[in-house]
Formats: sequence, structure tokens, C-alpha cells
Amino acid sequence: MPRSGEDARRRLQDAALALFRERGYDHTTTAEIAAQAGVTERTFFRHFPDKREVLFESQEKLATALTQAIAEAPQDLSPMAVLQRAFQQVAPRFEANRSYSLPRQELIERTPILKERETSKLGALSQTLAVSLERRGIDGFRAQLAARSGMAIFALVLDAWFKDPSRSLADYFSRAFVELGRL
Amino acid sequence: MPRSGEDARRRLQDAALALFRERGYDHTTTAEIAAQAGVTERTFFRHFPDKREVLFESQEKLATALTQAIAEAPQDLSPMAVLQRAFQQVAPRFEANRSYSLPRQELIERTPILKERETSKLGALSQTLAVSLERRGIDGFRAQLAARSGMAIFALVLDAWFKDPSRSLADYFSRAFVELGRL
DNA sequence: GTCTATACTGAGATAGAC
DNA sequence: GTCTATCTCAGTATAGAC
Repeated sequence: MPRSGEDARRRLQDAALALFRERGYDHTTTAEIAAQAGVTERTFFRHFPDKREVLFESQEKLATALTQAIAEAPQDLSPMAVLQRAFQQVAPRFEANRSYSLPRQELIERTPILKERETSKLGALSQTLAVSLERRGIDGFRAQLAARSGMAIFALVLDAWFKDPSRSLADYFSRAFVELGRL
Repeated sequence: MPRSGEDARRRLQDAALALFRERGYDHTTTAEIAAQAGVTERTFFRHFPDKREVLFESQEKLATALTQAIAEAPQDLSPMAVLQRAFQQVAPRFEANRSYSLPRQELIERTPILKERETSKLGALSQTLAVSLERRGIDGFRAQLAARSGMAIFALVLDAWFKDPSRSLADYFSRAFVELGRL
């Protein structure tokens, strides 16, 4: 059994998703997850501050990628155009990982306490986006408004794409931004 | 000690807010809240499914009011105009209760786990608004998009108004909807 | 790695309103 | 009598302290 922290971390994440899907989130104990991953319960809490967090590492990476994409966008783009560009840039992450992200999303949708954590993470993410937009010289209120509306689109588009992947994410994003302009 | 459930419920809510503000959310136990309200801990959990929920009854009422306002709006209004109208109609609730809602909001802002619950409640609320808009014949995707962007404005405006109440909520709402149009 | 506080649950008994 | 709010008791799991 390797003692590399990263390895144990991934085993914990895999075990958690598998067990949650099998028995449901609240009928799975952290002890069971740890056992299946070959570590002690204490190790679970060393890697993740609470039981839910084991499913949300991908969102941290997403935040980093989006922040970078916004910082690198051409200066003459409008706030919404910057966001649209950033979203398009991270879209491949989802399309490449549908076999992981879809079951994960299904689990989250049917588990209120996980849904709550996800919504909260998306809220924090929109806060991060707002800060990134402000760094480009956009005034605070507009940055917040753009970031929050942008995240609304982001969540909505992913949701639609999970349900019907026959259209590409890029396509969904384009249409959604056009729709928002019309409203 | 009266047996009316409503009375105990209100005592629990009052005790909870008072104690949370005094000692902080996580240094207050459900047993202490129950004791201060003159009931047992078990009774706390009969009224509220978890410790956080004791602070969120007002949001349920808000959802009802908004739903009704949307249903009653004139048929020729655009989705965003319907939302703007509904928000303006519920604004007085906040302005009349600033002495309650401001300390509550401050507590929520400085307590991550409460912030998480609030964000999640607002997400659920936007879902409710989307359904209300669909009932007016607006197509699903546009209804969702309008509802989420609308909630973004709602949260952002309330936040700004809590920080600076020198302008009216009506004023904040008008300006925010105009700003969104420009983005 | 061990120990403990506390959030939360379940089941059965009691008390008051009707 | 029914119904509902509450209490009592016993327990489990998470998370944090040591």
C-alpha cells in the first residue's frame, strides 16, 4: 500500500464516489470510505475538511483555469465577451471527462446537502470571477453583475449539456450568451 | 408553558439569533438554544431539520410573495420586466425590517456554513422563479436564464443596500436592471 | 493516532387541545 | 376517543481537540 499522499487522496475520492452512488451519500460513512481506500478514517479528514469536500476538488482547478483565462484575454473585449471566451476555453475539460463528471453530477443533484455545497462553490467561483474582472479595470458593481450573470449561464449550460450532449458545450455557450443579450 | 407550536418556534428563532450573535454560530449548541427557549433539544429538531434552518424561515415567505407577484403581473411584460416588478413589490419587506435583517445578514456573512445555506436557498429561489416564469408561457431555457440573472441582481442589490442604505432598494433595483441591459 | 463534543435520529411515553 | 406538541432515553457519525 503506497504511502504517497496524492495516491491515497485519489483512492479516497474514487471510493467515495463509488460508495455514494451505490448506497447513497448519507448511508455511507467516512469510515467505510477510508476502509475501501485502505487508510484510516483520520486520514480522510486530513485530506478533506469534511465529508462533502471529497467530491469538489475539480471545482478548485476550474477556478484556477478560469482566472487565468480571464487575465489573459485581449484588453478590448467587453466583460461578457471575456467570460464567454473563458468559458469556451475550459469547456474541453468537461467534454473530456463526461464519464466521470456525469455520474458525479447525478449524485449531487439527488443529494440536497451536496447540491447545497455545489451551489455555494459556484457562488464563490462567481466572486473569484468578479475579482478577475475588476483587475481588468471594470468597476466593482458591473464586475459583480457580469460575474454573477456569467455564472448563471455557466451553471445552466452545463446542466443542459449533461441532459443532452448531442450539441457541443461551445454551441450551448454561444446560444446562451445571445439569449441573455435579448432579455 | 403554552403548547402552541408556533410560540415555541418563535422563541427558538429568537434565542438562536441572540445566542449566535453573542457567542458565534459554532460556539452555540442546539441544547443551549433549546434551553433558552424553554424546550428540550429534541424539540428544536422537530421544528427545524438542522441547526442552520432556524434562521431561514423568512426566505420561505419571500419565495411565496415573489411567486405571487410574478403570477399577477400584466401579460405583456418581458421576463426581466416581470422580475423587476416583483422585486420592487417585495422591497418594502426588507426596508421595514432592517433592524432584524441587517444583524441576521451580518451573522450569515461572517459564518461560512450559514453563507453556504443562504447561497443554496437563493439558488432554490431562482428555480422557483423560473417555474413561475414558465407558467407565463416563457420557454424553459429563457425562463431559467432570466430567473438566474434576476436572482444575481437581487442578491447583489440587497448586498449593496445592506452596506449603504442611503439609496432606496427601488433605486438600486432600477439601476441594476439597466446595468445588466448594457452588459 | 486517540478521545470527545455535539449535531442529529429513532422510538416510545406523556400531556394538553379538540 | 384522536391528534399533535413535547419529553425522555439511547444511540450514531462527523469533526475537532489533544
